[in-house]
Amino acid sequence: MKRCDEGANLEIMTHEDAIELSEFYKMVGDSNRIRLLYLLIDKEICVHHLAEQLGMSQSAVSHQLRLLRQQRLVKYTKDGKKIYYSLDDEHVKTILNIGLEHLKHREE
Amino acid sequence: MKRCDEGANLEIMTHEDAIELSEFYKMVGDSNRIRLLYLLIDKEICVHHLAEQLGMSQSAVSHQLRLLRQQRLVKYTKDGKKIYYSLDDEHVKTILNIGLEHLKHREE
DNA sequence: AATACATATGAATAGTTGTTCATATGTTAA
DNA sequence: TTAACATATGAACAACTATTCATATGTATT
Repeated sequence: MKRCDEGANLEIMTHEDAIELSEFYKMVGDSNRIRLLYLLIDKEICVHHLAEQLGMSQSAVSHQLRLLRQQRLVKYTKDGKKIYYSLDDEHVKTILNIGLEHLKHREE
Repeated sequence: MKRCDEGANLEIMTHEDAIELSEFYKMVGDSNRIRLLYLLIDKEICVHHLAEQLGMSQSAVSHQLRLLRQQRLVKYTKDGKKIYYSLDDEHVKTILNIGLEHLKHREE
């Protein structure tokens, strides 16, 4: 493998892109959000039920959903009083699975 | 898609696994660590040079490397006074690329 | 219109994280 | 063995994050 210890600039991505990427990854950097996202794989679930399943308050779940919405990891559809959330991006599912693979690697 | 709003427990992963996974993902949830990891794709780089490239203090880089080591995202080899770091896991590379894909999705 | 239900949001707070500064450890060369 | 270089680490602090609590908004039912 190439070894570098001085000289030319190696950086291939802008600081701005790094910040944007990190904001996306932060979303899967919290265990409650991870559990929430796993619940949403192949299903849509309303807020109340998410809170119940996760053992979190309605308010806490709602705050987290706002973050996940902002980063476009989840989307929703309304149905009367209820709002059903689901994953917004296949990449999310892929990333969750790769994380599990990495855990296996760590256990070796 | 299946719609769920009450009843059976849907959870497929333990809380412990979620915490462990989130600790792994936290590592890519910081822009400086992301830039650092990108620098290490296909290269090994010593601490001093990493600090220089990232515009960070030696101490700050060293602290971050400790975290990345603990979570097994990077490994190192010593060579005299210098210590060369490199990625410890193909999954890390994959995850970084998927993140970029997701950014494209967001820009639509 | 009034009530109950479902979700969202702002403010406050406790806990976490990343950096700096000072210093320690380890290695090489003189 | 002293000096210079390379890296690591502990403590302190500022910035950020996740939750709670109180309340607001929106929808359906009576």
